[in-house]
Amino acid sequence: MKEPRPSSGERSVASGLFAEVAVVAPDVRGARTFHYRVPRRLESIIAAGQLVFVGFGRRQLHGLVMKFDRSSPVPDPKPILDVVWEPPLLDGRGLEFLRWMAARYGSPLAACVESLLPPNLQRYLEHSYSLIAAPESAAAPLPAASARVIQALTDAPALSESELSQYVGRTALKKALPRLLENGHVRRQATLKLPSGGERMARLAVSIPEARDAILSMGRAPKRRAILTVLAGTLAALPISELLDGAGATGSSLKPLVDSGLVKIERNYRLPKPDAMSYREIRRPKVADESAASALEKLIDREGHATALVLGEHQDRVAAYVQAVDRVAATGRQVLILAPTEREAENLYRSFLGHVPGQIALAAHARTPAQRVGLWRSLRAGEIDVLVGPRSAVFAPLTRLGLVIVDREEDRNYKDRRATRVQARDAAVHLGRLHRCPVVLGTDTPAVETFYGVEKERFRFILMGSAGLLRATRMNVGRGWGAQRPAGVVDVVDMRSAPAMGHGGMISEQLHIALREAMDDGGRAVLFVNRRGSASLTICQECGYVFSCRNCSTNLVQHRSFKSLVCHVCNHRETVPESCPECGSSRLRLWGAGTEAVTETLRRLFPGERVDRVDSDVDANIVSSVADGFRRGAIRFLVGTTMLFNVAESLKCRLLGIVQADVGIGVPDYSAPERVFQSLMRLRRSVLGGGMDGRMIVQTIMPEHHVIEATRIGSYIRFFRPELETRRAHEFPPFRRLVRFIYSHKSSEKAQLEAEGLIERLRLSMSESGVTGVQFMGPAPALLYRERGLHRWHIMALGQSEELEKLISLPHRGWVVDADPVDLF
DNA sequence: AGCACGCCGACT
DNA sequence: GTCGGCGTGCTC
Repeated sequence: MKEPRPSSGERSVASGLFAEVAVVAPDVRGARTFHYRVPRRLESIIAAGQLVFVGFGRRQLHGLVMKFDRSSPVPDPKPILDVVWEPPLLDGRGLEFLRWMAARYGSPLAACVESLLPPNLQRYLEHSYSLIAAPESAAAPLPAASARVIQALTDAPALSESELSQYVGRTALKKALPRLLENGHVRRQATLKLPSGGERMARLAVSIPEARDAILSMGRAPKRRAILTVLAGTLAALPISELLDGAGATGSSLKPLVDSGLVKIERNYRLPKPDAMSYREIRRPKVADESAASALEKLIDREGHATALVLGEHQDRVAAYVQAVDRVAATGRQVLILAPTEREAENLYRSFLGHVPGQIALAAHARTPAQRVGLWRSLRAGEIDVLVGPRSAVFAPLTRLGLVIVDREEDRNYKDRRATRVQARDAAVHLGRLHRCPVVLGTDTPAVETFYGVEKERFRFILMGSAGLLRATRMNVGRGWGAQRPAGVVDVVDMRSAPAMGHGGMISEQLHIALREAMDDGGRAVLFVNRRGSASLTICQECGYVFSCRNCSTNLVQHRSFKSLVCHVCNHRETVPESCPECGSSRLRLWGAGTEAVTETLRRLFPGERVDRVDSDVDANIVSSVADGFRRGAIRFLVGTTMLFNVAESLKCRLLGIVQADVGIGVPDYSAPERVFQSLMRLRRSVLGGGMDGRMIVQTIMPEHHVIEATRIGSYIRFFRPELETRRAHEFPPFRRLVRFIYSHKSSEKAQLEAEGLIERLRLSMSESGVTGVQFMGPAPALLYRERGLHRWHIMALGQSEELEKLISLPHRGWVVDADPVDLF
């Protein structure tokens, strides 16, 4: 039996070395680390950033060494069992980034560690067992299974669990092993078998002069000599097939060189060869704006960190990126480029191919688990100069970062809503700070918090296209960004008074006339509807019964295409009712037009014309063929949700109709207006492009709203000013940070109780630490107060970052902490 | 996660 | 009484 550990007592003065470890235990909330004793035998090899194996409760888990300590905050910490992998998986900056992430987002340290380490690390950890000391024969006789395990381990240095189960049955082994481990007869070790994800490469194992000497003293071995000569001509590793081809040799000549230690073989991940035709034809984008380009150059050339907002149209930004990446990569430093989606990352990657020096990797090219590990290792080894990817690429192990670019920085996809809850754009800015390198935030419609950063002179500002415009628009309401390329005329239709056509009055007369004109001209039109389905509300006209989801606090949406009522949260489906389940009346009224309803209406208004729709109900293959049909002109009218952005390159035409521009403006979420403004601006650019003759018709019931007005005159500033003032009045972000605490439970009483308990503890913690600036909202049922059968309560805290970070670690199991949330549902 | 402990209702 | 489900807290 093990001796019970002292449960209390004064702080241990035990001398020696201790390590602070980030244990990968998914259940440990917040940025908690644990201290372990470094056993003497590991003292010489252990280092920060290494993967180690430790006991944790009854479990044995891996963890990352954060730092070392001469004393321990706990009296008698357990020892580190093993160093699993000697080369540190993270460098000092990586560890610092890890701490920052966990503190800022309150995410479990384990989730953060996992996002920074090679993907699926668990899969490659293998446990093996070895004998420490055979039990003395005098001791009590061992059970048969244990005896056989010991016998097996006496013959072999170490065996895995599956190997041991060949000696002893699986169930007997499961019983015997814990006892043997506890008795100290057997030791468990963790080994990491990371796949290389690559091919066999050969590299010189000696210096070039040594290789030359070897060549001279080699005698009659022309093939071997040729191989060495080729390798001595490069310091890089060469794929073996390529090397042997080049030297005109075979594997049998390589082997003696390896055996004598002149050449070493390694498996390296190699970037997939880009398809030659795909980029040769692409001309290097031309930089349109010399003054913006030189501002960017100045940013890059200066030493140290600075963040710049680069405001310009997509193609101008890309041209500037190419120039910037070229400049940085030429100095041997690495560039990280983030895009909101994989699709956009790939497009950027294609624009860089052939135009910048060095190795360019697209994260999405590493698909299989082995390839992903291979890419990670290759990045860690510093073999890749430019990495392009979606938000997860911000976790890439880059060591000599010289520039970070975040394209379309305003996009909400940068926020991870599931695992780490990190805002990758903000993390990228911090990464630039850690690496003392510049960060470029590129956009044509900045996020409010980013443009506020410019106003507060936290960020530099590089306006592309027109330097004069900057001065004009910073102080006054101007025509705004992109005014040098006004994307057509915008007409606002007040749906409260405008004559309307079509079923349910969803198409105003003005839009109808515009559609007819477009049709008569042989043209096409895109119609944006921010809702799927045919009717978002089904209500009984007799008793007022509303068809709602039984699992969620949502109204069921009619989808004629599925002949169902559908819940857009949990996907629960019911057949379309013929009568009210309450009063039996068959007078059911449908409200709120979605994409299906608009499509049907257009078909009725324009019989014989092809009208199609793209939304998430439409199969991906059909979406792309519909997009193609629209581009070719085979389809006349295209109706869609934000899914339209997935086929943005096919949307160009001269008429864009927004069926209900204000859907979403009204919800009690401070960021809703910004979301609407961004999609309206993006649609306008995608559909009307830079054409002067395009027309956008915005149907709305709140034409005086600043989002609509700013859209009408095409001015970012006209949106930004009132938006910022509204937020200032409530001290919403960007004036303070917002952290949301969410609790879900099947019992509404329990959820409420838990929420009331948490607010008490939050308040208590605040008064204990003397924090006064944090303001709470709630506890209250969340906007979506029921989801998949669970009742949801939430608390919101507004305050300064340091104050909030103290609160973030308080919630218990069951709570979700969302710092800088992207929506408030 | 995985385990222990304690509270409560249901059963011997 | 005592068995066991479930909710809760802990792991250096």
